[in-house]
Amino acid sequence: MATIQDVAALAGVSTATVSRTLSAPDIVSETTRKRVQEAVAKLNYTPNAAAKILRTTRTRKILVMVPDISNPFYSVVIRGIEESAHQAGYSVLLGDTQYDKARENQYADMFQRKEADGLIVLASGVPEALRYSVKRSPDLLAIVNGHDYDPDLNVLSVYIDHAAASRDVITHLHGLGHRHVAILAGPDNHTLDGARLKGALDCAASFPEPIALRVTAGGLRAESGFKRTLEILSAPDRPTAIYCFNDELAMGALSAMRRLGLRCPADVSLVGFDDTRYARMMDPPLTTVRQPMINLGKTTVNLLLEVLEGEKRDLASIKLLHRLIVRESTAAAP
Amino acid sequence: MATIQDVAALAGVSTATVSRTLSAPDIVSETTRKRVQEAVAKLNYTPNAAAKILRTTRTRKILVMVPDISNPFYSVVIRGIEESAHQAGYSVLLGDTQYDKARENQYADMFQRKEADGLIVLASGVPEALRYSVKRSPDLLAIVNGHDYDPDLNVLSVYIDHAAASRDVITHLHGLGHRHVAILAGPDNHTLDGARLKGALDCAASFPEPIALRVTAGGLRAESGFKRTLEILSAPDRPTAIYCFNDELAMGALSAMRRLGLRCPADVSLVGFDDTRYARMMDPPLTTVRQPMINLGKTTVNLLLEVLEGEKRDLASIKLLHRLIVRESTAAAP
DNA sequence: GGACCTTATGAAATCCGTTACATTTATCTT
DNA sequence: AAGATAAATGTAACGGATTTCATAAGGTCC
Repeated sequence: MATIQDVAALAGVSTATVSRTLSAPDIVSETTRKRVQEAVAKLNYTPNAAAKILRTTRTRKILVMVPDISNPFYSVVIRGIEESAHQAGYSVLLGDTQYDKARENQYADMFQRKEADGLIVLASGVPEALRYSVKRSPDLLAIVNGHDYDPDLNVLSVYIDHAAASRDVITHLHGLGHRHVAILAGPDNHTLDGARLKGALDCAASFPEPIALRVTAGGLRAESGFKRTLEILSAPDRPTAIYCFNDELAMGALSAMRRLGLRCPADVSLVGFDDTRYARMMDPPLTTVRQPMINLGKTTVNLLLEVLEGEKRDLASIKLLHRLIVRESTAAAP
Repeated sequence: MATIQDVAALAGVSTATVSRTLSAPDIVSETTRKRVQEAVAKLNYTPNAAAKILRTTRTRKILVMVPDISNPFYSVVIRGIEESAHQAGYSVLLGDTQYDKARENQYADMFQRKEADGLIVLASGVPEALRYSVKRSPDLLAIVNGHDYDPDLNVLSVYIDHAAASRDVITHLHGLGHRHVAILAGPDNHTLDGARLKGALDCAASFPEPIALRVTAGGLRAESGFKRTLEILSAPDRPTAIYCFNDELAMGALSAMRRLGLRCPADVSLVGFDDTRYARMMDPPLTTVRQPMINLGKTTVNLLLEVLEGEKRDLASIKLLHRLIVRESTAAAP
């Protein structure tokens, strides 16, 4: 592989000139610039990344920590992240933690080892290993928590108002006459579930005729939705509606209803979360809360880049808008 | 951030000794080792990644090029990749190309710039920018083509036999009496579609009573499956079965059937590909070809690591097994 | 034609580790 | 106890870029 020395030798200039030709072409005279560019082309030269990073201490990389890349919500957010990052000349280092604290901390170490300029944490909160540094000097670290909003820690976030989204769902169901609703939440430790649950509970209790909620925690895969729904709907005094914390759970729930011979929405209404592209393909098409997934990713990157490159003042967390998309899986309570 | 110099000074040894303590502790005497380790701990020292890479020319990173991370097939494969890579002490650089040649080439450049030790290309073939180097010195480059198998280029692959999978599907449909089948393929340029199509065409023609195939190319999202199916099933002389090149297309197709008031499988049978975790949740549960997605990812990484770290001899492409999973979306032709 | 600016280029220090080679110290032979 | 060998540590070159500072060439002005 050719080095900058080779290029300099071939073009008959110093390495400094080669470097300048590449990074600031306008301060090099046209004749030399051409000569250098020819040499670059002839040798098929590309600057060695490690050397550049070592000298400049900028990696132009963003580390993205995600609990499960195969979750369609995260994979779409990451597409947004990748797109914006790439546009800005950054590349994405992917860290799939599988909801594992140890792995989270390993990736946190990577960040502290300066393998990336910035860190984006999707859900699951800021890893233990970083909390201390973050608390001590919040604006030194470029962490953007792309999903849940942690008021305790002074970390910039891009988020939607999960509590409000839940209120929208519950209000919608209440309006349809539902008074008994089951909630399929995520794993216990899921930070963002807190806000969603609180929103649902508050709202459910706020009506003159309140809604009775039954909450279960568990995995976020279809399989878990299937099992939990089977249980919930087989029990006596079954709810008339189920509110799932993601669309995949709703797919599982729907499948369980079919198994039990219950019709959706005639017998049981169903609400999802995320509005992944499968929601509208379901039978019946799923009522769900739309999250601006791509935009969540893009905005997060942009905010992070402002931290990294721009003026550090006046930066604030950004709330994006969700929207309840009413399709055909919700109807009047039987 | 502390450097190796700081540690050396604090421990009263040379930088060489510090380096050795960290990378080969057993060749350092116990007393000095302890002293160094204490200094490391006290200064919270972690070696600078860039300097290490520059010196050793090993990044311990794998670049993964994927056409669309939000595709559930790829996102699961990538989960397998990430898992194995992480286990081996490598991290994953993600390149989402969005089926765009220019972006493919940009990532190829990244690889040539030595930003990663190895490259995994999922589908869509080896990027133009690399074909030349690959042809000239096939074992110098560590590329593993994790999905399609390109016999022209001498690149190691991990793959399933797409032609055979297609034959399984067509044989299955033929056995059920279908003589007129539509195929929803991917975008025209998709390399792996070639094998699948060839397998289907060969097999369809091989029977005494052959199957008539109608092939359409297009996007791989549910939306595209919906539209194409609407068109195909509205035309006169409609097929009795549809074979989709992924499960998401099948979801779209199913949705279109409902729209047209056609029942699956009574009126039209449906087959998918991949066996993503949504397949069994569909109504009816989808007959589909299972690909070992996680394993595809893991095996690819392991093969790549053998190229990078092991003996370069005797390495060969690896064929993994697919399997036709018959569920309820296929039945006897009407 | 000399003083003074620009503009273009080069020399060399620097970033922070690793490692070949040299040197010191400890251990073993006979 | 001297010499040989092994073990532990140090010295310094090196990897490949960027960037500060110095210098040279060309232009302007009076």
